[in-house]
Formats: sequence, C-alpha cells, structure tokens
Amino acid sequence: MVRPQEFNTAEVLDKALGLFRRKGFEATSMSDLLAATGLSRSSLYAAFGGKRDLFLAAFDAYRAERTAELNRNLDSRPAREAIETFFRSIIDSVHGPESSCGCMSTNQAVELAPHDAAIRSRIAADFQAIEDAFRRTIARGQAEGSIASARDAGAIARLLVVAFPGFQVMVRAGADPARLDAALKELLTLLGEGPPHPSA
Amino acid sequence: MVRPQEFNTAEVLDKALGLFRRKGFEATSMSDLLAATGLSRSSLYAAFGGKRDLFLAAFDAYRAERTAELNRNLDSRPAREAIETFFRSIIDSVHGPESSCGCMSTNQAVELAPHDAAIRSRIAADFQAIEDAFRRTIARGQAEGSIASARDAGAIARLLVVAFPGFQVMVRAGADPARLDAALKELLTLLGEGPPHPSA
DNA sequence: AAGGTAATGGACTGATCGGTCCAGAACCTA
DNA sequence: TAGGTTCTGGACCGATCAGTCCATTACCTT
Repeated sequence: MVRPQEFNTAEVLDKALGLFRRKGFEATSMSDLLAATGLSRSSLYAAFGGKRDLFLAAFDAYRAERTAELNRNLDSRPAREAIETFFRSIIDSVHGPESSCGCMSTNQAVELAPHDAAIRSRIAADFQAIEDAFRRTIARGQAEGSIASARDAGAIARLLVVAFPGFQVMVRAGADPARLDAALKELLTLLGEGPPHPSA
Repeated sequence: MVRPQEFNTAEVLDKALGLFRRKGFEATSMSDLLAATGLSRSSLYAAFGGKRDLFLAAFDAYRAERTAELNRNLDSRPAREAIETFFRSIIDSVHGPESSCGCMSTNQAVELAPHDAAIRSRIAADFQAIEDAFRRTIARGQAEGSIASARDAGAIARLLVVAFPGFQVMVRAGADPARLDAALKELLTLLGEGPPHPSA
C-alpha cells in the first residue's frame, strides 16, 4: 500500500446503513449513497463492489452490533426487567434522533427476504438469535424468581420473537406509543403477575 | 361514451395489486404493470393516472375487501375460535397459491408509510379497524363464555393488533409454520385456558 | 351506412438508474 | 527528491425509469 484510504470504512458503512434503513434498498440510489458518504464513485465501487455488496456489508455490520447489544442488554438486568426494557426501547425509539427508521432486519424481512435467499438466511439467523436470547433470559428469570410463569421458556420465547417485528412495524408506521405501551403491558402478563419493578 | 373499455377495472386493479403486494411499490415498474394487466400504456394512464394513483386505487380496493372479510370472519364463529382461525389462516398462507405475499397493509407500513402521509393514514385506519374488530369479538367471547379471561377486552385487542403484523412479517420472511403455530398457541393463552374447541 | 367520439397501440422524451473507465492527484518508499 | 503505486474525481455508458403524445382503430348513435 502506498497511498492510504481517505475514508473510514466503518463510518461509510454506518452512513450507508442509515440510508438503507430509512428508505429501503430499492429507493436508495447510488447517488444518494455517494452524497451521504462523501466519497467518489470510483472509491465506493473499488472498496465495496456494487450496490448490493455495499448493502450486505452495511447490513452485516449492523447485525453484528445489534446482536451483541441484544445479548448484553438482556444479560445485564434481572430477567423480567430486561425483557420489558428491551421492548420498551423499541417503543421509545419513536422519539429517537429523528423519526424512527425501525429495525433493519424487520424492514428487510418485508422488502428483500421474499426474493433474495442471502437476505432471507441472514434474517432467519437474526430472529433465531433473538429467540435464543429470549429463551435463555426467560429460563434465568424462572430460576431467579423474577419471572413467575411456569410455562415453557421456549414457548414464551417463540411468541416474543413474533411480537418483536410486530412492535417494530407499528413504530415505523407511526402508531401511538401509549397504545403500544398498553400492548406491551398485556404481553408481559405472560411472564407472570409478580411485582416486576421496584417502582411498582 | 361511444366506445366501451376493453378491460375490466376490478380485474386490472387486482392484477396490479398482485405485483405491488409481491414486489413492493418501488420495485414494481410500469412495464411490469402493463405486462401483467395486458393493457396499453395510454389506457392505463388514461384510466388510472400515474403509478402512484394506480397503487392507491389497488390498495384501497384491497383494504375494502379485506376489512369486510375480517368482520365477516370474526362475526361468523364463536369468538375464541374466530380469533384463532384468523391468525392460523395467516400462518397457513405460507402454503398459498404460490409463496405468500404477506399483507399489503403490513408491507406498506414498512415501505411507504414512513415517507407518505396518505399511506400512513390508510394504514392507521386499517390497524384501527382490526383492533376494533378484535375488541368487539373478545367482548362477545367474554359474554358468551368462549373467552375465559376477565382482562379488559380493549387491552387484549391492543396486543393482538400488534401481534398481527408480527405474524405477517414472519410469514413473509419464510419462518417455519410450526414455530409460528407454537407462538400462536402461547398468544391464545391470554384469552383464557378454557377448552377452546370441540376437538380438544 | 356514415360520422363522430373515445379507446388503443406504440413511438418518443428527458431523467435517472447502476456501473465502468481513465487521466491526474496524492502519498509512501527508497 | 524521484519513482512507483494507489486512490480519487468526474466523464461516460447502455438500460430502464415514469410519463406524454398522436395517429389509428373500433365502436355507438343517428
């Protein structure tokens, strides 16, 4: 190597991700991506390949980060509180930096997954990871007592992982957070009626 | 009028809907629509306006039909069975005519709703109609005894209406029907443990 | 049967799509 | 400081996009 890159790969992927997440794959043009990342056509193509390659790179970076964050958050709190916080943060993302972009995996489950096997298998892995994390957390909660329900942890996890894209879609469509909050409260009923929080 | 149309408006809208539902708005081109409907460029533009107008017309026809079907199905069975059947038919749509296209309202909640107020308000109305139908059905079930839970019908309905796009997204992403079935079974727990079916 | 009106087929437009390519600028090595 | 290598800017490509327009065809009215 003689001349170093003038851009930071991670930053470029993050900028690209922002566009893909907000507008979707089809509605995002290479011109959009060039403008957002600031690099030139040649550099972008040389570094990442075509539009789809860039998309996959950005998506994979996002998936890795979100999966790590998921496990970190679920493991760092009492089980019941962790699950409640996980869903509540989705609802609260309405008030995010700007209008929410939703979850990339959920968005792509709708846009590209039906027509693209590579995307589909990634999304299957994502949902599986979420389900596994839920199951593990529920089992822990049952052991430590923060989750009163005696129902099978795997069965509850399978419902929660379906509820996840449900909340994501509702948020992206602009649903009223208060209503989503009510839905979440009802969902958490399944974990058992025990006093969930110090605040209660 | 001197010369009659050579095409049936409802049929054209149905063909267009099929494309929009399967591929989304952006990924569907006017050429695709012309090929699928069989009519000429002039006819299509003269009859429906531009791509977006055609989309809205097809979408509205779909919404009207699905809303009517929703109410019909929910009202024509014992409440608990009706709700279970409603969700199960989503899961079973995996084995539909060809690979499932998912629910148009859910798909568009992801693709266009965040950027298009006209779409957003339609989708809000759709979800509201679903929630209302659920609430009414749950209340009926509590009165007639097929739903054992004494929890507020509105609260349960608000959860079910969130679960709805969750199932739709999972189906569209190609999730395993058996797993979705397990999730549904867990969800129905909220309606109360009573013997739901003659088959049980 | 003739005339007028509306639907149709298809050529055409400018814009934009994703992608390629090359000349020149920038940088590290020696 | 000179040489070689890589990165960068931007012109350029064919394809396709949504949309327009007009000549022709087909039909109903009288």
